[in-house]
Amino acid sequence: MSAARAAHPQGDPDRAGLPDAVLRPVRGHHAFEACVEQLATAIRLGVYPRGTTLPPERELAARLQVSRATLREAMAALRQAGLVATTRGRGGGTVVTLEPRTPSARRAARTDPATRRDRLDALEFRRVVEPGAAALAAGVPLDDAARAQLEEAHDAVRSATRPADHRQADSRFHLTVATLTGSPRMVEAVTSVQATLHEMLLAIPVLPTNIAHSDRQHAAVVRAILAGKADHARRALEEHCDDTAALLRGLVG
Amino acid sequence: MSAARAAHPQGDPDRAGLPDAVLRPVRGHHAFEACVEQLATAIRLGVYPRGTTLPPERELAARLQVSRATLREAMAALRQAGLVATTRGRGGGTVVTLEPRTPSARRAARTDPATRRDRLDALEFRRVVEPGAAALAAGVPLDDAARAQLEEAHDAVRSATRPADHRQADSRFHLTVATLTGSPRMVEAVTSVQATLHEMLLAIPVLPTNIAHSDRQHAAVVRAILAGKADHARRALEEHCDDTAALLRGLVG
DNA sequence: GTCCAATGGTCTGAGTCCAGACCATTGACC
DNA sequence: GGTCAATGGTCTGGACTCAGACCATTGGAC
Repeated sequence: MSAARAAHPQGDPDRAGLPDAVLRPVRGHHAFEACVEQLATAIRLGVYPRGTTLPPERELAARLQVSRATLREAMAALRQAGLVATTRGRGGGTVVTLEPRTPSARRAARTDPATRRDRLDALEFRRVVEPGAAALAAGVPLDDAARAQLEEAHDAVRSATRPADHRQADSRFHLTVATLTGSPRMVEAVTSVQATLHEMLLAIPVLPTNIAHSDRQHAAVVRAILAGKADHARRALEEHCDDTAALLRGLVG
Repeated sequence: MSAARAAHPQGDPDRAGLPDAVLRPVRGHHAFEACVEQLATAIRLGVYPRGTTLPPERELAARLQVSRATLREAMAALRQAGLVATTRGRGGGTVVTLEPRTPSARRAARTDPATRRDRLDALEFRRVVEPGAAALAAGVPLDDAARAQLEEAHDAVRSATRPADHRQADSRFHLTVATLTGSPRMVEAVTSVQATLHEMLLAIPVLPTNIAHSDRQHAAVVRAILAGKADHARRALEEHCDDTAALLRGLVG
């Protein structure tokens, strides 16, 4: 065994960077917190828009793979935070009450270095995964339901009048594109990225010019995906990411 | 509140797909299992090659953000599985003893549908993230240490003689590329993909032709990254992914 | 040879999470 | 109007995890 030993500080020093990068914190220990986080994100991003009813507790618990007790703690937290309201009895359930937040510049508060790094990382990672998702979606045979879903998500963005609704519809649009790929990893990656992006976008005011610009890019993405032009789709979404990132990097820096 | 209610089965039926895709199981309940999983993966992929010593328990526990007690349970499992051996006292520690597995065709066993789906998903996702990582790495200013790290990882693949070593060196090479981007999300994505890929690649025999082909593609990737040619790097790695995937899809199907 | 720093090994009490059974309320359906 | 299925609310015993202090072993520094 002694011959096999290569102590870790000195042994293969050039490879020392890999372990640091690869080992990451194992899940946030509090299952309950993770549930709150995930549900709150889904609600804020508009996956469950205001007024819709969440699935029954038993179903949600099964989907998140936590006990119902834990899920209920999370629900209680969401209730307390004013995101949802609950009614009992048949036909009851938990309804989303959160009024979507309106983007505004007021919140350009000081962000700590860790948050800052994470946000820049999200922008970088997004530039890879979202265009990739679009290309993938364009390369997959889409049934009519999928095509309709994409167009509706797009229409929702265009027709949103209030900034808050526009913000949610935009998130939903990007998530929808990811969904079309049929790849769970892709959906997870885009969800994570959109959650961080959402925070950032709430901190800058909405300019009609930006919205129009962004809508044109969305349209190009939709066209390319529906036409099956993978390269076009990727390029269009890359531009979109670049422009959004340019808008946000100032804020983050 | 009644006006706000839109019951979840019927309300906005077109959007029904989003929640299903977005909500994912909150991480594995057993922190201990997650530790085993992550450490075993790191060891199998060659992040910690045979003979190297893992970081001290206290440090690992801090990095994985679990208590030392939990980490030790994981270590005990790895020890029992023969992946590592532990010695006490100063200069002691936990040493990797796992002899890397040799790829072989014997293991092309029946895979259940869930595994099959996950593997196909990994191939699809990989085709997006790894080329994206290469492009990103090419666009980032790399210091000398980083350039040397990349070249060494590449050399290790080329100079590996035994199939088992080649397999690990290949994983390390791809992880190294991801590391160069400096993006934690990217590293996590590539790690996850490589873990699944590794399983698959162990189940097919190693053909010298394939290795030579793959090495040429690796070389092209390295050249492009070092030259800062993002598009070339992406394209080269895309080809590599496509070729590997073609090799594997037969196995998975 | 002695000291002691670094490392793995052990213990304890408190907090969290789980599985599942059971209760309470409500409205859909007949 | 009565029934009952669907939904949220509650409880319990046991398993897992945590934080941190303390013990045991080893080899390097002097």
